[in-house]
Amino acid sequence: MPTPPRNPAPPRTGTSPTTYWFDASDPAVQLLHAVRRFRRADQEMRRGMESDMDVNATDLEALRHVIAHEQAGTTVTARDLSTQLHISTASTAKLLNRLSASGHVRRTTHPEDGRSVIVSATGHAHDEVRGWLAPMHQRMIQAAREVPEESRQAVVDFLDALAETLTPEPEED
Amino acid sequence: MPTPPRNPAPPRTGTSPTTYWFDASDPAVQLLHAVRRFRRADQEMRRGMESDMDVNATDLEALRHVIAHEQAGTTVTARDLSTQLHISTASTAKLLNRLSASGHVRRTTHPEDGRSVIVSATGHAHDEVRGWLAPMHQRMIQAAREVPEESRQAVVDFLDALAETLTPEPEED
DNA sequence: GGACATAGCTAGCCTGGCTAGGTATCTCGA
DNA sequence: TCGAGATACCTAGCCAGGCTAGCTATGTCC
Repeated sequence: MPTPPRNPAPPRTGTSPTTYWFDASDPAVQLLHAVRRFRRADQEMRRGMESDMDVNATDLEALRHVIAHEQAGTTVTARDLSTQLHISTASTAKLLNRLSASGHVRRTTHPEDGRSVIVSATGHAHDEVRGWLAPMHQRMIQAAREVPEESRQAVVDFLDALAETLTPEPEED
Repeated sequence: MPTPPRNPAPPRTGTSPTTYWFDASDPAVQLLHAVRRFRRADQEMRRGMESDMDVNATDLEALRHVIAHEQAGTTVTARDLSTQLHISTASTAKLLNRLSASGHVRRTTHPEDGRSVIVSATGHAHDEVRGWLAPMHQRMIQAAREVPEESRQAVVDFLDALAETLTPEPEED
């Protein structure tokens, strides 16, 4: 169970009628606004992808995992999926039923462990996902290339710092 | 209905057995990896917040909207919420039933439009959300401050470029 | 070879979306 | 001013996608 972050109750004291977490006069806030815009766009994109491919968010995520593994040359079992998606193995079975009914994945028994099922994406799934992701990645990489060389490290550091910031590190008290 | 991004079918031609969207030799890819780490952390954080506050993702999002509006000194109606959350007004009614049953929000009729309902957060909701977000924002701002001044603009530009990249701009053909 | 662990499955429940359809309020033109 | 329509919200009842419980089959270990 994740801990809420430190400082459980920050000083409400002089809370202005504006906001308690934004202060437009602070230049750092500009950065966070940009972060917010990015997150929102990200969410919208996922929504669009779901409705376009006509699968729900979890199924899509599963598909991405499967494909990513295939790209990396590794295999994924049903169990792997349930772990990565944070859903039960039962839900995973249902999910695989849906995805194989819709012709996105195939199940084959693991050659070395008869209990396991290896999940692989069909060509159709590859095409569909690639149709969305590949061009997007092209454009994202393009955006990344346009970051001036001397600022690249700063960007990476910032993003990693943010990620760190969001991660409720395992029970520290 | 959102359009999929351009290049519906990118050249599968020489697809290596590795990946089609990552090429570790490209320094720009480092940036995207950082982005990915951030997105994942963000997702995890939301999950933690949901389970800690014991409300589902949508309800939490609704709560954030309500509070944000209150902070900004504006009001939110049920309709506003359904629009912002992309759910039907019926689902919004149910959502408000849940959130008011759990003591997070209150409904009051709009003073100038008898049909409308103004949604406001209870002190409890404020405290709970602030308990999560405020310290997190503190730390995020801290992270933002640590971005060297000369790189700030680059970071903002990059994030906005990414956001742009993800946004399937309205029907261009 | 038998006890136990693990992978996956189905059955059946519950939550949180949805559509359909109702009431109350507001707006606008005759 | 009053009736037609639009709008905000609601409840009722459906459905999808989670969940737990409990099963079978396979693997592991003494």
